[in-house]
Amino acid sequence: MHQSPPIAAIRRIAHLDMDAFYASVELLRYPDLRGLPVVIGGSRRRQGPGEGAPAEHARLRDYVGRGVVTTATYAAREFGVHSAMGLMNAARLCPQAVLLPVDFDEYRRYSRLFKAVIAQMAPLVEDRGVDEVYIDFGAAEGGRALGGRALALRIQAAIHERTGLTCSIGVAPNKLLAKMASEFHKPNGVSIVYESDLAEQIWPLPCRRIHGIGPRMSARLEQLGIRNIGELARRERGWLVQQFGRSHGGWMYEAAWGLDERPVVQESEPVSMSRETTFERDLHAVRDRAQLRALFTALCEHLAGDLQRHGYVGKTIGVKLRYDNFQRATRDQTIDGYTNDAALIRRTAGLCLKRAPLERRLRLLGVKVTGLVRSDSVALAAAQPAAPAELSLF
DNA sequence: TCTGGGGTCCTAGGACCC
DNA sequence: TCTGGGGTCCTAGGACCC
Repeated sequence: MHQSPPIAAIRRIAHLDMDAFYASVELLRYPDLRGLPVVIGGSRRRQGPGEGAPAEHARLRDYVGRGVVTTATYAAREFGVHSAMGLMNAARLCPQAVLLPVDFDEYRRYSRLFKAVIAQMAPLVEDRGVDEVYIDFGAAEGGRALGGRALALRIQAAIHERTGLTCSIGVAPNKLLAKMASEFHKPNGVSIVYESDLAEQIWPLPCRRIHGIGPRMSARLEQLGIRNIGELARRERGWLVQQFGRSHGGWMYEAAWGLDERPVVQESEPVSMSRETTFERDLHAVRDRAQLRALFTALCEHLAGDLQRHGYVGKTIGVKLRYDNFQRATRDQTIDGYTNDAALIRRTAGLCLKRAPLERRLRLLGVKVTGLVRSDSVALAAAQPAAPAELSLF
């Protein structure tokens, strides 16, 4: 006979996702743009009428550069514009769209604002970046009423009142389902999902909708004749493990059956910090040596500043290269002890760079520090004498 | 003039130690 | 001389996410 778990053991977890967050924040600033196609994106270079004329918004058609779409308003999305699309491509689909530069400080300000509203209404909230959170509704007052709908509506209203922004919320027995549910009625929607909704609401969805299945894996699944989550659920666990490995295959099977035990965690420590930059034009290690050196040093200094500001030190220093053909390479090296010192990072990253192929031209260079711990918890790496100039390639 | 920047987690081989 | 485990750290790469 089927045994239901006690009510208190059934979790109710919400996933809250701000609607077109960056674009919506910009619309608060420029209400005249409401309803128009607006694209927020990389502000590398611009030319044309927008330049030097702050009264007039820049148009997407005038953009020249390597930036991508960070967010687009729903009006722009109707033209096929979406996040991560190159701006030059987006301009072909919707040349008349207004193009606004990214203003992270402002988005972070609104991020703190809406999260503070949630914190007043629920004790356990997990940060998932600037525009998303998980909320343990089981631990919140009134979080189980109407399966979570009551609290979700109150949170939506409170956020809108305090910020003027809308969000979408999914409430489900776990994070995996809550994340999928928050997309069901976007924008400004609330979706309630129970375990018993699995076959009807989850199984018809494409596998890609599972958080963690991206373009590569969904293509492989399709090759295997698996087009939606229901078809995935019908496969044997052992067969999936055979195809995708013990960890991935097992996880995919669980996900297809709507199973996910991950808790909502309030705090988590960072693992790595990095800085990277894509050049306006591809650079060659020899012919553009001076320019590369300067950029490289600046990256290391910024990264050291980030570490110091946040109070972390790390022990593995690495570089990342992207070549003109878009292939990439990484090299890293672990030092004795921990550091957040710009010169030591620069020197170690220089040694990493020397081990990487440098025949092709580069379009991106990045520096990264991993193995982070709080700087007040360890002794720093011993200061070392500067390497002779010829030791470092750049 | 396709394709940003900042992250997480996993895999897999080799070194090295017990 | 040959034949083993297991565990951990290091390095390189890849998939995925916001």
